[in-house]
Amino acid sequence: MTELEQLAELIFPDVTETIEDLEKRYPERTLEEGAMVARFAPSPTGFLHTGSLFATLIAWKFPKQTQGVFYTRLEDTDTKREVAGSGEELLKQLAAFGILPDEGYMGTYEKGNYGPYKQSDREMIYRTVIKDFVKRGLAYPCFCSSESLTELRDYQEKHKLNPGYYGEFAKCASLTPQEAMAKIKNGEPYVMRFRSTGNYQNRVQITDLIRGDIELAQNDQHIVILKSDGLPTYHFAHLVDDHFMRTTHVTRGEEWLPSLPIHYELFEKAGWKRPNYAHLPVIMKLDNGNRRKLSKRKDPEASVSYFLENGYPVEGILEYLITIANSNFEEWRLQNMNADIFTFMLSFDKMTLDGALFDLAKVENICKERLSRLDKDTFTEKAYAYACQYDSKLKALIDRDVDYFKSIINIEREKENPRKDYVTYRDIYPMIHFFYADAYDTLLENELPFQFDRFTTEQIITVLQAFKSNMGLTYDENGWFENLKGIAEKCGFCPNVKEYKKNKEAYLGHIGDVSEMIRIAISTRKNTPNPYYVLQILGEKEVSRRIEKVIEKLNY
RNA sequence: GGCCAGCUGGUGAAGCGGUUUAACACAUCGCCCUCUCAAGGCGAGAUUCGCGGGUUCGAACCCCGUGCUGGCUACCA
Repeated sequence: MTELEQLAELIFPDVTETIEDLEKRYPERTLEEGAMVARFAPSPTGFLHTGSLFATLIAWKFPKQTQGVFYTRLEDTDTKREVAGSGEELLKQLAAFGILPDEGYMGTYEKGNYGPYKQSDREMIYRTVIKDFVKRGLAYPCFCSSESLTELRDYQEKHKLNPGYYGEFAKCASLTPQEAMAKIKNGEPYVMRFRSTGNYQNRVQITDLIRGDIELAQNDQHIVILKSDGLPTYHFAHLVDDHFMRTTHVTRGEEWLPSLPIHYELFEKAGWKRPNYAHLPVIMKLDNGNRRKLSKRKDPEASVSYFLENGYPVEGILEYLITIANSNFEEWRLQNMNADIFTFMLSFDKMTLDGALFDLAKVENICKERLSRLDKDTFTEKAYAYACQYDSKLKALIDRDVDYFKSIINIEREKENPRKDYVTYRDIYPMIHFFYADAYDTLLENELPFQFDRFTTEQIITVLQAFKSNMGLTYDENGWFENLKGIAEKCGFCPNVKEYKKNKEAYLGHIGDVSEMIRIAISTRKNTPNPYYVLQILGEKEVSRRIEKVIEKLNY
């Protein structure tokens, strides 16, 4: 046994498997040419961030459109920042957006042949690789205390040297295996470091799928790969996991770009094929004239749950995020108004380079557009799902009579240019509750917004009575309106607004005023969809009842 | 401090040396349509592409400086 092998045995006596065993257990995937394998690898440090949703959407879309594999992996190596239960919550929220992993960590269970998918369960795999690294002289134990490391940093800063553990400053790198073993036997605490042979003066060409070729300084840092708690650092876990899970495309935030030379060296020394990298821009927010990351603490829209709770349609959020990723999506959408969002092909070279400012107004516009294009059944289904979780009043309305609800929300829907009045599912209840008799009766307790400054109570009652005795509900929309004009004229109102304006003295008011009186009487509101549709839904009996109640209220 | 990335109207952006008088979408404003509203239609706003030089007959696009913004520089990811 060589000295390095003895050292490896001393540190990892429990490791019996070899890299070859791992290679066999996690074989290359058999996929179609061009199929991508990508992953969502969150840390369970809180709930889903809008920026993470953006990154996930991209990591999910590419495998999806190439018949590849999208998997999830829980990066729970930072035990200090871990929030209990958040991993599960993350997966639930993703599912709410229709993003379902093909394999991996599923929240409560795991699925797939490349697991475990929780880093804390992969300890033996990391140890197996590091044991091999030690034998090959690629990794070594470092006994430097955090105090001596701080001292080193201070020294380097004082002398304007690059900070870090490298070159001549990597003291433990020059320890002989014998010396190292002696220290270990002596019970000295240590971490495992990677032995870099890079030189900071050298440049390395790296390739990013979004940014193209970039030249960076070669890595020379002997980074920690195994922390004193026995868990790997991100860099090492990335190497091992993405290799043995056979990831083809690593998509991650652009904050990882500077550490790419580390990953290049890691893959090179391990002798493994490197994945492709795409570093995604971060979604920003304008704050006092400065751009900054969307912050969970300051911006409610930074939490995905905000959109869910407020009833934003998930397809609207997704669509907005795709617009940020590939702005040519908008053009595509204009050509394909009703097409499924997932038939759009996302591409890396169309990807934006700088972090977009999150634009709620645009999100809302897209949501409104999307909601208007759902057919009444789908709309109802989704509204109901939302209502069950977040809006009990809305749920009660739907439960009472689904078909009645559908007829209401179907006003001017399912047509070429549909009515667009809901931005979120939350908007539904306040807009439609007047359709329900009991809600109407409650609303009637408030002051009605009639124009009492222009019309007397008697005039209003006259109009309402005339309408009540001749509603014209059997006509079509135009016929109904013509009929209403006739009623208006009989009551002394001009059937034509323009004419009225020319000759105001001759009339009490115009057709719009009459229409408004009826609208208010049947809905208590000044703004509603065309009264014709409202009347059709309410039916003659209910309309009569409402008008009687209004007249009674006016007389009181 | 060092290294990296980015910088085109209020926002997302198109553009990749010459019909660009700088597309398109959102937002804003104006007008039109209209019985209210949601829409819809039409139109306006960047004297100009962070700034300064240069190359060129010609530059948002190429080169050089410079500024600003963001990121990285951990036994965090």
